[in-house]
Amino acid sequence: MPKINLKDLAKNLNISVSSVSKALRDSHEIAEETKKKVRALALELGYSPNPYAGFLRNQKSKTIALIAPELTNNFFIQAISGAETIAQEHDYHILVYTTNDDFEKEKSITSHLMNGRVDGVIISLASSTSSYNHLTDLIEAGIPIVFFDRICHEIETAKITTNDFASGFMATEHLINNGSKKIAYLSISENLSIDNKRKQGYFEALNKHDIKIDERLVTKCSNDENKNINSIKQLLTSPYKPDAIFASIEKLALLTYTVCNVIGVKIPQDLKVISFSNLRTAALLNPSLTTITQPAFEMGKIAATILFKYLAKRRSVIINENIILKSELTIRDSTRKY
Amino acid sequence: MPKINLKDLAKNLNISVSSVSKALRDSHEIAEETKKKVRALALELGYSPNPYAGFLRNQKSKTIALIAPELTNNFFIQAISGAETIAQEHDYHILVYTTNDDFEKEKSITSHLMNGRVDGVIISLASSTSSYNHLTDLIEAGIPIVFFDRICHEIETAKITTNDFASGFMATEHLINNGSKKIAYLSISENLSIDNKRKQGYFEALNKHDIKIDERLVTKCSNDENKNINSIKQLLTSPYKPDAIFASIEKLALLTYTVCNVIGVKIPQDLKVISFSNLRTAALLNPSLTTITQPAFEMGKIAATILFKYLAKRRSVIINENIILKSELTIRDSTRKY
DNA sequence: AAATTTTACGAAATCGTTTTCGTTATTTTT
DNA sequence: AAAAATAACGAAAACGATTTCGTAAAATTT
Repeated sequence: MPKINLKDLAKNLNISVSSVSKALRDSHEIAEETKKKVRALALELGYSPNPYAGFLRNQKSKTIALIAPELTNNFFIQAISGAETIAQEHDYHILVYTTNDDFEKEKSITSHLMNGRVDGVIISLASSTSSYNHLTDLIEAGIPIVFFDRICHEIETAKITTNDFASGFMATEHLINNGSKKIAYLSISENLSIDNKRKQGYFEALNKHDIKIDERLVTKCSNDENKNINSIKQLLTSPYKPDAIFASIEKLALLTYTVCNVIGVKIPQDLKVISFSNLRTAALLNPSLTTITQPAFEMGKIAATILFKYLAKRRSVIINENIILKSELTIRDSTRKY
Repeated sequence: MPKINLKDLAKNLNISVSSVSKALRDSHEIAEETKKKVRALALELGYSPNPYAGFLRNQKSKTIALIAPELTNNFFIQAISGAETIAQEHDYHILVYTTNDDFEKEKSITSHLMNGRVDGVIISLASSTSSYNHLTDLIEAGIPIVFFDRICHEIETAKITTNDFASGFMATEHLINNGSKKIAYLSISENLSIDNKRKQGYFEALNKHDIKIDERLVTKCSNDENKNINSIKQLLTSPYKPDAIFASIEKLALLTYTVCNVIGVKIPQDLKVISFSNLRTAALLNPSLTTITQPAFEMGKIAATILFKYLAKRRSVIINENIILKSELTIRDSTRKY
């Protein structure tokens, strides 16, 4: 079957292309009988409008881009799933891109989206992103952006986050309440607002409980797995070694588990571990991991919903809005009191 | 900045639109000096060609669709990542769709792709897919398909799988060698070739070791998590309860872990568990899970590579080809001899 | 019955790009 | 110097769908 277009239908019915088009769009200009014939033939021949031709006319691609640092991470996957759910409801299509946490790649991707390929963008920034011109360019080109999780405060638009400060505070206080005195924080990037907020919550909890902040316990990690392993190993074998670790992201918690297995540190006896995580297997780990879980699916849904709301209004300037959802603390064995 | 098009450039330079187009495509018809001017202005004004207009001319959307049963599964995510890597190299874009293992949704998605939105499709079938007209329709519409993992033998095209029979055999034999006598197989769907092959491998290993096949131990699971939990619970508390479980997919292994926690069955003392899985945390589970791991990333890369090979040739009929990669057995504590 | 409105349709422009086919100058060949 | 070839560009036709603007016939109003 070759692809069928309006012209084919028109020829087949001996009417004009414009009438066929109108008939299919249920225009009042077309007689009911003609409409029926057109619809019947369209169905029979399996006509489906060419999406790109339609775009050229209405300047609407019915497509959005979803840009995430990585896919091998349950948080982002759940968020993407949430956005996809909404997109399907609105008959929108989703182009998925990953930056691998690389600023340059993020710039390259956004520059490819400037030409109208998508109507809007949902993005969670790369941890190495340190300036925002590539994003303001996009907005100035009329393509609205909605941020989730790894947001950019500097840009006026809708931002979906979780209560990171409060969660960081809660996580740290939980460790303190369970007897930890020397709590380390594993940071992923100073560029990221979420990381800073979580860290501030950590500091605040330490302050509240009169625990002096030890900067050596704030461990800067990166996207280099081997380096991170070394950093954690060094931290855990140093003279100032902590009795608890608060990992800002899941990946770092898993590395901590791995390192502990290797160097024989027992969780939670020697070291308590808590982490932001959307891991499905958190309860099945050895020991089960105490987590702060973000409502990722919901975040994706909300981000998409807001974006579509503006796209429907054909307004490309999204007014500033901070939507803050609550994360949930699930206490498991990795922070058990001993 | 409003979007800039060829006409804007032409007006600005006082030359024709066609000359601008040719200049940017480095045609020999255009003087070197003119080309330079055009390129300079295009760069200055940030011109980027409208992808949909281009498509309309060349009938190439530079986009492929990737359809997977679900995203919350490391196997598919890794495969998608692999495909995305190749797509980026070829300057292609990827539309991601999930079927939620629902046949109807799969049909709906493929029907939306019939109109030229994508140049090709990479798909792993839903477990409930029981006929293939929606796929042959796509191929007849000139849109080539490449299968990975959950393939369809009935359709002539390229199929990327792993050695499922051999892996099923190997997994089962591993359990037997470690002392299991009553091995259950958790099946996900009789529609799926991979499931059947894994099961056949399981049967063959039992035969080799003169273990009589007990059909009660072949447990049919579905996509309903609660039903699956009940099935597994029932299996493990029945009079014919197994001393080992071979899960055809990761999700079922995790449910087994959960059920065992609830009803107090100890792994591996009371029950050994082995599973197909691409879980990053397999080594960190309690106990660590013995897995058959598929080279998912590689499978995605190969699927995309083959598809692009045909797209480059503008040949939409992909010749039948079975590419079979090897899965890897990683022995961990969940199958330890006791 | 004449004037007006409505009905039902078609022609053609449009979206932005590519490509074919002219059409001038200029250069090269005889 | 006449003929042929080439260089450098422009006009216009695609691609497929939508929409504006006609327009003929039929229906309605005066």
